[in-house]
Amino acid sequence: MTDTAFDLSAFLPYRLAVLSERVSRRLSVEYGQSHGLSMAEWRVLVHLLCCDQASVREIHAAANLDKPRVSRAVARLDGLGLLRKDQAEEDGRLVSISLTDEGRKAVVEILPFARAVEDRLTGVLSAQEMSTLLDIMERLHRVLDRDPLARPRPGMNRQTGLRERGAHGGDHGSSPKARDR
Amino acid sequence: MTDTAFDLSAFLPYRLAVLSERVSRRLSVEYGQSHGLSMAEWRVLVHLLCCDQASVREIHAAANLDKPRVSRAVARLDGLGLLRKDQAEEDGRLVSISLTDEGRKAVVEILPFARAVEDRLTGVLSAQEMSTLLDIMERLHRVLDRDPLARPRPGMNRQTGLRERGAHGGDHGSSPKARDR
DNA sequence: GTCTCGTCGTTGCATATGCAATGAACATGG
DNA sequence: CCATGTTCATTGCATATGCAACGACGAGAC
Repeated sequence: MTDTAFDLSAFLPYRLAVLSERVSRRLSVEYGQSHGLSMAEWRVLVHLLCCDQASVREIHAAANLDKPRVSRAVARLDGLGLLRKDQAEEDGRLVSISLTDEGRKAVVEILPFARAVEDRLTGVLSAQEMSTLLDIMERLHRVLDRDPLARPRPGMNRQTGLRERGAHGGDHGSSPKARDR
Repeated sequence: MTDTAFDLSAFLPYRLAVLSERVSRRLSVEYGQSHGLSMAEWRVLVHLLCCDQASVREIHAAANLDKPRVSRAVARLDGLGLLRKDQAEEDGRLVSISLTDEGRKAVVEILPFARAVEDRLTGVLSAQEMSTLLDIMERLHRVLDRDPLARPRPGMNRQTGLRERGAHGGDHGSSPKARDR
């Protein structure tokens, strides 16, 4: 029982946190110093570059940001004129968010610098190492996917959740009341 | 060229951030729900378990927390009776921080659960994969070490300092103008 | 001794964050 | 039609965070 022997600097969660924070902070120099954006705002802009139009909910699910953060980031970017908030026609609750030309210009302006940061990182890895890294990260995610105390993973985690209209409940395992959070 | 094609979910800094955040959050269940500790407080306690006695500055450098965070975490843990703050004899500025028996008990109590989280993660990796992962992370850190816009890395970043740091105040001969931050 | 400079820990303060609660807009069931 | 439940986005609020001072202490020059 040598429980007293514990090296924080060798603890995997800690190592991940340190590396990730250092990378994120370095990256934030690119979108922060030049354009005064926060990480949430940066992620919102980048996501909109692909999904030309999105709701708060979609950005929340895709960019690993909780809804209030997305909402506030969108509000600020709207104030800066970098995006536009329209009401969706088919559903009055949804907000259709899309980049303005100015917003697109800003992202495209920052993107090369962001890529440069990533390229310097991936530059020291061989293609096989990169692939190994991604595989390892994917498997670590899967461990958390199985853990009921872990948060769901953002991104493409629509396992069965797209209930088309009229689909009767074959959704056995899923929670009967999926509370809004 | 095709700058408009950019997938956030494939961006390495983002992937690192997502994984790290998910792991950290899962881990925080262990020290948060059972003992009401924050991540900073958890790290302080864990660090003190090894370095039986430490100053705010040392914890700051070793646990990737800025000084105010360490200071506040220590203040709260002191209030909870989990650690003790004594004034160092040889230097009136330093605070000698050490665990109380109760504090040690708390860490030792949590530690197995923290290890279990880590073990489930490392359990899906072979020894060679684990070694590759650590090697890759080390190399990514080295990229940032060379980057003047990146923050210094916490931990053992005494690049030339072969000086044994047995003396607490004793960094006399090192950098002539190392501003306090 | 005094004066200056550097370090240590703390605090102020503006902002960010996370979670719960709110209000509006559908959907369904009578 | 109204009643109930659900989802979407926003807001309130308590707390956390980050950075820049600040005061206290110590080392060295003179």
